[in-house]
Amino acid sequence: MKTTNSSQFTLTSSRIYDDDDDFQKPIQSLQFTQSKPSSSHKLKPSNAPINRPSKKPKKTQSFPGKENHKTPPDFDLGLDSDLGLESIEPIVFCDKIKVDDGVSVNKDEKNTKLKGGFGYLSNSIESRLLLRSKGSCSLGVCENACEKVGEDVEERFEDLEETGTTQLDVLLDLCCSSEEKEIETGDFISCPMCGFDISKMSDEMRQVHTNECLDKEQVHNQIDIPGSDHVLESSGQVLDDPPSLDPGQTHHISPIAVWLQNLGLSRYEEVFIREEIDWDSLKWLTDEDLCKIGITALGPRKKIVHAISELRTACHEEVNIPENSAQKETKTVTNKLITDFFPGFAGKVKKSCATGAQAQVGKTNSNNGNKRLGTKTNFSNKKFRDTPPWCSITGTPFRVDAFKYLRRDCSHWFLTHFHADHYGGLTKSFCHGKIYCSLITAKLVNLKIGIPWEKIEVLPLNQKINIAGVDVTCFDANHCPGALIILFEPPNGKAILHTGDFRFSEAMTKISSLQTHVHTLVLDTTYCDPQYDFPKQEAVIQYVLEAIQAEAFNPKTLFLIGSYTIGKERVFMEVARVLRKKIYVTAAKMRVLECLGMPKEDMQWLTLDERESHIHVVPMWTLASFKRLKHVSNMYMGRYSLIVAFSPTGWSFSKGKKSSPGKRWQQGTIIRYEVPYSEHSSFTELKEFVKFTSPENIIPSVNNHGAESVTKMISLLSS
DNA sequence: GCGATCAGCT
DNA sequence: CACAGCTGATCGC
Repeated sequence: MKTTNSSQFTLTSSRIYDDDDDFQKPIQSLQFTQSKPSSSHKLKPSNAPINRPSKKPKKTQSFPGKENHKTPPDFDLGLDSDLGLESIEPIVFCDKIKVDDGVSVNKDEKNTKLKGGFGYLSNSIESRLLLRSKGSCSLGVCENACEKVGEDVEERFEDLEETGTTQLDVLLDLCCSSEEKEIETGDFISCPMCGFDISKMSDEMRQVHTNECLDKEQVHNQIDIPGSDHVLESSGQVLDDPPSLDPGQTHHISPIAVWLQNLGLSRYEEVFIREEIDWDSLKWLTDEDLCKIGITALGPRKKIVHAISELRTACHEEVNIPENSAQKETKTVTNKLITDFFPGFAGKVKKSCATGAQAQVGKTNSNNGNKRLGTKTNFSNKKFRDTPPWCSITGTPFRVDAFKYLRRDCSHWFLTHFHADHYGGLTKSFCHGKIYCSLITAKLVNLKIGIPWEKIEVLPLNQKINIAGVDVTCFDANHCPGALIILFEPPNGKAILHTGDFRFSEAMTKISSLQTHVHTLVLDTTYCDPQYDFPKQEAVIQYVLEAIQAEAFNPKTLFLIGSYTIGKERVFMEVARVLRKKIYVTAAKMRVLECLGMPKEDMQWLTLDERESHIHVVPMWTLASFKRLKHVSNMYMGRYSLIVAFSPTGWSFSKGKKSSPGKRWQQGTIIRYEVPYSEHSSFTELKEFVKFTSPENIIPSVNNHGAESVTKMISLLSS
């Protein structure tokens, strides 16, 4: 039996709308603190409950990103340092070879700081590729770079058994030799794949660049050599992400091979290669699987099963171990690669597409889809679903609203706003680096999900900052409170504007930084169809005001206004201000509203005592059916004789209804207005915005189901 | 028992 | 349709 409604309401009048969870969702008001660009972005809100470590000096206007390795131990790496695990120091040796001081720098300083230093990259395979290329072909393309490194590593490992040298020694040796090379070579650093001069890039950007080259290389390989074993043979290939392995361990050598070697079972390496068992699938192997693949002898089977079990435990614990950034970097590099080589399946998700997710403006060619199309996958686990193109920022190590696709190959996670379809996948156990968002979103993420402040970086508005070598500027998205539009300007010059969810406003046309050349626009295409052409918010609010006044002749009328966790606050706040009436909200909703930084003058209109007000804010779903409204009506029997509900939604408006600012439904003593109050851009506004930004490419972030849908949307937008 | 995730629903 | 959730079931730990 479904008890949906009956359980939601209690007889206690103050809890009519179930304070429990829906109303926990906070409201925001007309004036959001975030719209005030201020230096406070780096400060913890005064009511923040945690001992947040102090931030970097404001002066740098940058966030440390991966360069965190420079940070004092008590400063950053909010990775559960309270567990007292710092002393583990698993990769101390990496520090020895640091040259870069790791401080995030301004553009001007960057060149100087990066000269001659690979910093955390010293320990990554990429860095070694880079170093090799510096040494052997610093002036151009070094096609054999990867191969050479691979051979080198293999040789060293081959020597292991004879000399008694440990793998760690070999790796240390590699790192040290890297350091020497680094010092003795000049300032010029080239990409080992394409030979491009990457001297002026930050470490992270070098990594991004090299990875992208490797991407291309890999795609090439896959096309040219169908059926070949990319897992183990492609140049520059890495196997997987063995989280607990020695961070210095090169992934050129299969981590599984090393693992088997440690177990004294190297003879089975071939079997693992043949069966394409990588680091992740390894963890899922069962005793039965081992039999199936031909490892039938009891002894080795038991050994392997036991070791896998330990591995699982180790991986589980690993998330709590504070990593030094060099280690992170190594992982980043290797994971990035594995991500691309094993892209995972594009599961059937709400906003997903496997191909054709991006389109060049003005072209109808749909053959510009996901380059990973056709690559085989080793993952069936949802954790490895491919990150959709609208969640990745090309040319940067960033992800946007991509918590459903958490991977260790990234440590910069942007959150445009606090709506479930954008923060989905984010839980309080998040341990994948930093979350970048507005102050309001940060407060909500902390309040509602329990993410500690240490893992959050608050982004300022209308102020260019530098994160991991990429210029980042945020603007108010005119969506829900705290929602951001983010402009990424990577060193490659290809600016990416990510709208998150937004409603185009005139104010945006006056932002000079938005008038920059936009290479790629990741666009909120929620209403990318001419049928959605709803009125301005002000007009709808006016309509609501008039409707309330019209229905208010009856003093026994209860007004209900729908709201999300956050969003649609303007409607009820404006009603309160204009009608000078108090509005009732639940305690949970109030807590959320308190995160929005509304001025006192606005907050005074809110009350926690429902007896003080006949205008109540309720969750949208409460208004979704007359059945639910009827329930509310019954609760207030005797006190109110009429219920008038307002459901602000963009969907209430579609073709043919353009002239009507709202739809009125009535059942007995319950009236429901569906008003086209949208916090997304209308189709007209979308077109205007596209015209305004004139991007070269557009990636629709909503209703993007592949090439066909993209082509349709783009052609609508350019019609 | 708890947290995370998913399908179904509005 | 599904704005942006909510609910209950299931799974893994």
